[in-house]
Amino acid sequence: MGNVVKSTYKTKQQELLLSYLKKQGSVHFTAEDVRRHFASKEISIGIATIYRQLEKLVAEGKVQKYFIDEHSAACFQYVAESCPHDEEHFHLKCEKCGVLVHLECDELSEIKKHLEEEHGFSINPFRTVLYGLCEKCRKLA
Amino acid sequence: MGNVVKSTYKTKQQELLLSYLKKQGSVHFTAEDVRRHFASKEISIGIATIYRQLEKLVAEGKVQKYFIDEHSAACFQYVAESCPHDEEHFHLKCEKCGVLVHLECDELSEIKKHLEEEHGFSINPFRTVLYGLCEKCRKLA
DNA sequence: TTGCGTGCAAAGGTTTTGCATGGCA
DNA sequence: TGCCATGCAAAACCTTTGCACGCAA
Repeated sequence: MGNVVKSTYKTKQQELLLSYLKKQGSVHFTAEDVRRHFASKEISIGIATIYRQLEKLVAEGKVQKYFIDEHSAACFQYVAESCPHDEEHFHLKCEKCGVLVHLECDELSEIKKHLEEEHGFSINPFRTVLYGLCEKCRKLA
Repeated sequence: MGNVVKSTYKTKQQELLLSYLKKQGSVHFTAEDVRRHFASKEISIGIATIYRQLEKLVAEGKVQKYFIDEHSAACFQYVAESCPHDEEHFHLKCEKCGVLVHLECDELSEIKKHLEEEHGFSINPFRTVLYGLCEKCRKLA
């Protein structure tokens, strides 16, 4: 448990990546988003490196990984060292237009609590996605 | 809204597939499992057909689809008969033991209403699966 | 000098799609 | 006959892996 001696060398890519992640705050991003960000600044970081670094950070608990579905890339989010679960939220995905809504709402936290206390079920918000229709698509229908 | 006229023709493949699904009961399976099952009986059904049929059944709410992780195929489970169709309910899937819970609960209906009224999002309970830990697995942990 | 981290390209696996053919009504 | 469903193969997609090279310590 207490032996997290993995990253022995510091590299420029690690540093660049980490500072980018921190700047994102609670915003999600995919591995490809990261690559594009640096590419637009004429900095090239291989996608394999990005995946490898993100995987490491996920293992260390510094980054959260969200599983959306088979058709979209995994999303990542940097979590502050101080309170990792501060930014807990749920995902809503529109079945029609595919938009991913990122919802922080006290009522949903209530539901989470309700399911735990009354039904004994503890929801994992990192994997759970609520499917339905977003506001725009509902109006169009 | 009321025009769900999709599957106009009945085919042998549809019939074979559906009878297989029903026999699985609460066991879940992948598209590839289905293909192999028929292949072992010298019946060949194209994998594309299996995906297309499953997708249709998911849309109709007769089959639930689970997303385990990025590296494994999606799992499906026939639920039409075990689902209380008269009552709106949600599905909870235990990430550890895999049990599927059908949950009818007034508070969840409240949530549905809340999301509709406050956030403009209308959840589709057929499609949505809440992932987490069931009561038994929580106690073991 | 040692050996980890990187980058490239290729591989891996699942799911979708284009198009011609077959089969239901 | 008209049109949907099927099957095949190819494509699309995200992610991982093998290997040679560069760079940190």
